[in-house]
Amino acid sequence: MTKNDIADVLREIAVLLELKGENPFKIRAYENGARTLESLTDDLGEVIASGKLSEVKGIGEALTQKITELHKTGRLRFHEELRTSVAPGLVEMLEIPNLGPKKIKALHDKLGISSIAALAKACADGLVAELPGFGEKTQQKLLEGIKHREAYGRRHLWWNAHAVAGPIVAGLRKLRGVKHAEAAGSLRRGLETVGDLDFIVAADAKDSKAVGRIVDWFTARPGVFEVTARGETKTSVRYENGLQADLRIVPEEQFAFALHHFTGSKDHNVQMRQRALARGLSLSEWGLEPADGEGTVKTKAAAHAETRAKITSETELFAALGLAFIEPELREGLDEIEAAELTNNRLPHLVEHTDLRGAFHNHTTASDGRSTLEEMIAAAQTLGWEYIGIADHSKSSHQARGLDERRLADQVDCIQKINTSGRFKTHVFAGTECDILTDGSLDFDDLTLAQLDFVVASVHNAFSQGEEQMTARIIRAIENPRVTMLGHMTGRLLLRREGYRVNAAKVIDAAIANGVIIELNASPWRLDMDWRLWHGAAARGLLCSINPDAHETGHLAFVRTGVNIARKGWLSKQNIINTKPSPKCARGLKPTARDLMAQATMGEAARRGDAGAHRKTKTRCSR
DNA sequence: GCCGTTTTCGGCCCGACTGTTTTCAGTCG
Repeated sequence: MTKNDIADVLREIAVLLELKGENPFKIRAYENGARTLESLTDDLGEVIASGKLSEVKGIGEALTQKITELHKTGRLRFHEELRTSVAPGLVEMLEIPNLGPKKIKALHDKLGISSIAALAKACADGLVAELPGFGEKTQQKLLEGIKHREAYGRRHLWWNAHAVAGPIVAGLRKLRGVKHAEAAGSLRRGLETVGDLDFIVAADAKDSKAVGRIVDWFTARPGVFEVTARGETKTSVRYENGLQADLRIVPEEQFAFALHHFTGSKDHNVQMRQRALARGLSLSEWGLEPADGEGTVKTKAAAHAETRAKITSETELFAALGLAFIEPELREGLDEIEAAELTNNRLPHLVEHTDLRGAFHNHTTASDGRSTLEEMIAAAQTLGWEYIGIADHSKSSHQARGLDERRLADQVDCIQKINTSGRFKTHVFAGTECDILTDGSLDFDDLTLAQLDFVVASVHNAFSQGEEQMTARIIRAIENPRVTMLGHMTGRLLLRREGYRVNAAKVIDAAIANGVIIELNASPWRLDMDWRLWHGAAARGLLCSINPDAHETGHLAFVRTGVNIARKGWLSKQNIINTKPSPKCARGLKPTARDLMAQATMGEAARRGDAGAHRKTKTRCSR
């Protein structure tokens, strides 16, 4: 077992102990142990072998014994016994907002509730409100939480759906008889959440053997829980994680139409069909053919065959309707069809994953990350990034072990040494994810922030402030000249928690007026600021930073979802700060992130022809 | 369960908020 696997087990023990009502400090000891393990820079096997594990601060005799057992055998008796002593439904109940271990324990002890279903019934029967410490409002909130959870349960994060779909598409393409295979639907459109998966395969429909082989392969994939339909052209399965998937096998000449149709969105398809009708054509998943009553010269069948023969790709399908190719991410029925008009093509050249040269806002084990500073830099280097920005939490985020001034200064010092050592090709920008306090002031003073290359300002508490207060709070932070960018604008967690109430339009206005960047937090759970806002905001000069908010090396890959969302927001690489090269300042001075910001901001302003629009100029070259 | 120039027991991180209370417990980040 690796140190991070062992840390996971220690954390699970902490959760189980909480549900049992154990001593909170004992619980924290397990959490600390997990953290300590993750920050360990030496090889765990060697530390154990040398007998020095118990000398590590935060790991005493008991944890040494447990970690050793896990490392050697991959199992821990104490953990397994603990697991069987707690009903699994209790752990699941922790996912309901406003329900923590203490209340779950009370519900279990007093009403014998050990599942979400049982809790829903008890709430509906009014039993929960009668318990001491609970009341009508709590009961109502719990019911709503359960209802939300059920509604959310029908959708899945893009990231998770993509992980399931990727190998299936790759596998389908390798099968004999398959000419093309693609995932369609909201997955292909890069939507933040996905309802179900759609796979479109082109194959010879008359070759029933080949079709049977494809269907057999699809239904026999590991993780398939049940086959819900198996017909001539459509097969449906459900995976163990609840995700549904449809496989459609179509003749090759129909592939482009089926792919377009099942990619959607519904609104986009409606508009496309209207456009076709205006041209005397009828568009469907089967093809593009003369609309009824319009096929006067040729017979309908002949015209049909002729049109189909001409169209073998989506590009040709769009062209047949006088449109440029519309990237799937843009097909939301907003303005994309008007913009794609071939005679006046206004479609943007969308940013691509390969345009990124680095990313800001990443955590390390100094706060709540699981990879050390060196591990994060090495991972960025492996990705070929020119630079990586480190932004650990600030001191008010106690729960995330936020850095105080002294620890931040130590980290900056460490980053400077790494940069000058030449150990890594990737340059490291020193930053912070600085808490925006309840009144809009920042968690660090100006002097502390001045030593940094960049500052991400984020809200991490008092989520329930009213819209007016929250908006004023965030704008006050944006107006602080030390702030480079605003972190996760609404704090939402997709499928789990609504964001805090904030007037996005006012925040965007303030960011533009102050030359502050807004983050596109690329964590698959956040994708915040929402893609629906980017198009308009960027057109008015707002600069975006695609930030992975990585808490371990593997999370750097989250920029992939960030790019999806940026594309859905019509963004080109010019709109995104981390597509810019690491700046080499004149006179050989050390590059800083602020120069990058200044360059890009000025570039954006120049492009729009109003260079004076940004009242803040950030031209500092070095500290 | 861990720690220690207050060292083998007693303390361990905290502020805001909500709903339940009538001074506080639980949840969240």
